[in-house]
Amino acid sequence: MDFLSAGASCAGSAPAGACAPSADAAGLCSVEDVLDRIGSKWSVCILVAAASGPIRFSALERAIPGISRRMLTLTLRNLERDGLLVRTSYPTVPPRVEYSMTPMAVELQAALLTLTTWARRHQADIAAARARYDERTPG
Amino acid sequence: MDFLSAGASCAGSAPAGACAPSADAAGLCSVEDVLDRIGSKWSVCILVAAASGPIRFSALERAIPGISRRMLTLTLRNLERDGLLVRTSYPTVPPRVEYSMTPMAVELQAALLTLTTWARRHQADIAAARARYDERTPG
DNA sequence: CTGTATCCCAGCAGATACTG
DNA sequence: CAGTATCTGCTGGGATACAG
Repeated sequence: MDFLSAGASCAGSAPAGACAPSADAAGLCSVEDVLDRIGSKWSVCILVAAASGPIRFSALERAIPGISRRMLTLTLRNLERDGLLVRTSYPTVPPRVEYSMTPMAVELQAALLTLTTWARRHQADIAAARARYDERTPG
Repeated sequence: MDFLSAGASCAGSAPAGACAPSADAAGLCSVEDVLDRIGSKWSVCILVAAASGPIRFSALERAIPGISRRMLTLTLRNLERDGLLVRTSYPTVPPRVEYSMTPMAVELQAALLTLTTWARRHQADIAAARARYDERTPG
């Protein structure tokens, strides 16, 4: 539990304890909150799609098959609210809106890369583990 | 949902690469699956609590304030199914069960460290961004 | 001590339709 | 093009009670 001990809170509102020695000042969002945001269903897809540079709403829609217009908008708003994306609208006609990553989001990409690497390296292991588990546990 | 379904992309039914502009043919959206797992509300807490060595059910319960017995069990089962935790039960009385991390999970800790480091470093920035956004957008 | 089983609800998320 | 609005179903997760 080394890496959460320096002021990260395990659960958002958890009192200080073995897992939540929160040194946060009041009002700061916890690491948990941040991870919740990152772990939401479409955030990573959007962040990845925006990695190469500013990207338009419709381009995002095309780049992320399966996402609904509603969820795209919602997730973009959240990302923007957290200061990870910047929304720039050009008052042309038809309207044109671009989303670009902030420096903070660029840093996040590096962090996500570590996870990606781990995930790809262990994809097979996890699949195998699941298969084994499911076979042992017919229920 | 299936971790290994070949060509699985962001939404699980999307063509490979559609969501992954970066240069990974395997589909970066395996990250989605990983984050879904580790991004679930309690997984990280449990992983962190188990980092120091084998830990008992009751110890986990105490270490993670706010977690319900139900969610602790459920999350442990998922982690075990994915091959991240190993469950060892000693047929003593009263019963004693220990959970320990697999090597794969140990590697994951390193990946999580990168993320949590980022999260901690930008906690204040994110909180500030949110405050700013909420002020600019009252309704 | 280590779980299961059940009920229940808030919020996420999909589908669809409408608008500046 | 880039969204909003609304309805609705689904599931994660809390509370509680029971069990091996």
